Amino acid sequence: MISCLLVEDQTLVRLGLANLLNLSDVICVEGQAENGEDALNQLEQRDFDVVLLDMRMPVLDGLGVLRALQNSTKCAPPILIITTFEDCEVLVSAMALGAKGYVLKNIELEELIESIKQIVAGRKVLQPALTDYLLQKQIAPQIELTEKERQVLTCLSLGMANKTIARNLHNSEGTIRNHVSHILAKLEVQDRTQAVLKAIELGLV
Amino acid sequence: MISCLLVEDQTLVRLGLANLLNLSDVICVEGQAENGEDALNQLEQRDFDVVLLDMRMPVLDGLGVLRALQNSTKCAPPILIITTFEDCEVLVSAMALGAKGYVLKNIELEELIESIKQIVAGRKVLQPALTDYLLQKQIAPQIELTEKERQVLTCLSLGMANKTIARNLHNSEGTIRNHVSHILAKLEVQDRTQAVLKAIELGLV
DNA sequence: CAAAAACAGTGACAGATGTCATAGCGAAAA
DNA sequence: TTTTCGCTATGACATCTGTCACTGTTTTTG
Repeated sequence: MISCLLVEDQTLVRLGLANLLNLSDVICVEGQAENGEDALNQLEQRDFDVVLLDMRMPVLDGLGVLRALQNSTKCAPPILIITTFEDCEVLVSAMALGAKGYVLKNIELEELIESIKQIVAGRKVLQPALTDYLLQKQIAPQIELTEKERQVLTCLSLGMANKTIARNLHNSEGTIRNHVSHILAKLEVQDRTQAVLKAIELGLV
Repeated sequence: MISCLLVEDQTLVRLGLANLLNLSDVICVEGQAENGEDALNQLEQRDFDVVLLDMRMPVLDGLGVLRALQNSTKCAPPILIITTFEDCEVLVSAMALGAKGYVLKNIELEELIESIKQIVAGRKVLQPALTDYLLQKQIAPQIELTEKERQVLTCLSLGMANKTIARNLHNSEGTIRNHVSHILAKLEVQDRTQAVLKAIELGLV
């Protein structure tokens, strides 16, 4: 039996998932935590074979737990991140902080159990859907904006007109127009509205 | 026993929650659906005492289900929305579309079961946390857009130019300009970029 | 040092955007 | 029935927006 610590803030999801896993004949949820601090405490008190860790949590989130464990002297069990797609921007950070696997909550139960086994066996796990996501991010050329352009883009995403931006950044309107023009080119869009949307999408603002 | 249809796209959460509810001695999850269409099919085939409905789903989301049921001739069972805080902008829409209750996924199991009983008994249920949220929103004046304006706003938030919108909606550019003008007035902003930002903020798109 | 890049600026231009007045049509509400 | 509202449309207008070419200064970098 694989002993497992389940860290998840939503009570319903946690209890439900714990039950499901316990129904299997290989995994036993022997600890539950509803936030990061709670999880760290339990990890100090006893050993687990694996930790199932949610990302978005109050008090101390998933990344916080990973950071704490990296700085700890104790040898922590392997960690499988299990979270929603919305939180997958932190995928890279999480893996860099030593997580051994990353799966989405819409995974099938069998797949999850298989993933846990893989993790315990020392392998790494990434859902296919996520490798695609990673590739996309890699391909999407990282936009190289200059400091000034970033400032102007921020103003754009606050809905400012060129005149207003000029006043704010102490430049002539013409200069701002030039900066905007460069931003549009770099983001490969046709106008400021599209620029703002793309900036939001790429998390540039 | 209360017979219940559980509609939730994330397999883990759905199976887990179904198990939990079945462990209680009052609720029996007799149907599961992983999206809105699936749910509507099951509702046609047999009756349930109550529907637990997630909001964010592929294919057909929670609001879509509510809309479909309103336009249906059949008398649908009472519906309890159960979703995450991030999706609670649709609270008002959901209740307006006939949902009988709205709770967040971080609710305690006992509370959830109590809520379901209340719903089945014909009462309405709103988590305390949500009434606060409602009050906040009430203060923010609700924006009344016409159908056409909503369409145009959607186009705006996709970054389209007036000319493009005109082509898309089969109107003259002048007409679109008029609509845009009205939208700006109603949203109390000065240009399309601000309109898009406000629309996103208010969850209008 | 020399090239490259970021920054600031100007002037001119085309086209996009938003406002306003006005008007016709059809459906819904009073 | 009259009125109101939503939708469509046009023309005129002022302003905003984005592009381009060209000129500088300063800082970074090879």
